[in-house]
Amino acid sequence: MMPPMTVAAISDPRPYHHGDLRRALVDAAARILEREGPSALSLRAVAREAGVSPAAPYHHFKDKGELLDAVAHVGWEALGDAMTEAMTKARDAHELMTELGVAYVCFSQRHPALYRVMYDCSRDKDSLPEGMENNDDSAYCMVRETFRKSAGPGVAELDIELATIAAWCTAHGLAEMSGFAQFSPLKRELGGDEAFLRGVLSHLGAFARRTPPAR
Amino acid sequence: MMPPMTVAAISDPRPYHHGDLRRALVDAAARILEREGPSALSLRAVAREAGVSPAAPYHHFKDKGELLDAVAHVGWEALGDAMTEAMTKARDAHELMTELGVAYVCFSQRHPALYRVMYDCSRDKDSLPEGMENNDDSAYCMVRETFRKSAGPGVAELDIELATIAAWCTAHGLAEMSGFAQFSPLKRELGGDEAFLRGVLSHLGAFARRTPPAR
DNA sequence: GTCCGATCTGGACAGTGCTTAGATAGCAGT
DNA sequence: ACTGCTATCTAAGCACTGTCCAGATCGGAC
Repeated sequence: MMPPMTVAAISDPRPYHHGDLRRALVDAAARILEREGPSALSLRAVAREAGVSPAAPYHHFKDKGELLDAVAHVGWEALGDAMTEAMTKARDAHELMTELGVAYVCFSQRHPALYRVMYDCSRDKDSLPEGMENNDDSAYCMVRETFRKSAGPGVAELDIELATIAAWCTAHGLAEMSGFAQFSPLKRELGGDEAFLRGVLSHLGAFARRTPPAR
Repeated sequence: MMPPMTVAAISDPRPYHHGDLRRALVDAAARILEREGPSALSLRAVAREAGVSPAAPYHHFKDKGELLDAVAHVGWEALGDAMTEAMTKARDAHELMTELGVAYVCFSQRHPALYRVMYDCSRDKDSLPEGMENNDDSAYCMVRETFRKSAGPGVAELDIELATIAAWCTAHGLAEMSGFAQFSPLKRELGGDEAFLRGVLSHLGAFARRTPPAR
């Protein structure tokens, strides 16, 4: 027989039972974020955007924070993809390091509101965001292995870990500050936004930077 | 009749006209921040804490954001003081660089809620916070001059500027992330919180780091 | 001594996160 | 095919927020 859900979903513009409201809410939130920024992202606005009552989200998320977590989750996944893609186009360790940083910061510039939500979520939990955790093939490990390669055998494991953290702090800091108005003249002088990013990120870490940054 | 102001001010615990409500509001906000964190910092709570009606602050601040700006202002002043003091206890450029970074991040750890407000204020304006502007004897210039000294004559002016920005990004990133739970084992291994900070900050910039970090 | 303007209050409005009680409908068991 | 059961959704309401307004109050200039 026919799948009844699909028929209802097509014929009725707003059936009593939505079908996949959870995903619809996350999508709606992302849409609002892109369109009106983080300050407009209220639970009620998301419900409105999804065409549903203000209390409906509470059947899929414990509270507003959990909805934002879900939004952040898709964000970190997209960022991870961008970084793994950046891995493919780099030869030596130093190039790779910069490429990873550029991918990180560029993402935050393309989706500033989303990145804000992503980071605020982990900050509220005092916990590293997903993809930065010490799992295998996490983004964190990408960076650390890059450091390890460029460091050579003489460097202590601890120093590699610390350098990785420092690099991530720099990338996050730049992600938040690169839009500041005072940097505009410097950007102009360097010939564009990305050149500015590369310039700052070339100072990322010591191991991957044996030679002075070439520009 | 008796002298109205003084008597009223002493006998009445809450005279109709406060006297210096502006400062009282900023103080109240700082108190709430320290006691209950940033999420509890509502305009009404501040008014309550100052013992005044919810509309009273609007005679001294255009809106909530302007009150937060005032709170942030005293915060940046305090941070600037901490950094100038850190300048005194360092010999070479590398030590100084680390000392400045430690002062920055330690401040943010002692007053996490305040630092959050401080930074959010400038982020909302897409503009560098006070003390990081390119004025004479600003904190930004402290860092840049330290870089210039350790860089020597061969390094381009642009690179010094970029290294300064990178250093600040690292410090800010660490200020926001140093409290993350995942770093606890690393901190234990290094023997405490400040050792962790020094470890990360020793990777601050390339110029001030000719030799590997001594630990 | 009177009035003006700065300061403060009480009350109101729209919007927020969240809860509760009740309506609706898909699904399993008989 | 009928009957529940349960997940899902709505409507109404609570306490709170930022902000505005009319009016009360008072310090200081004239």
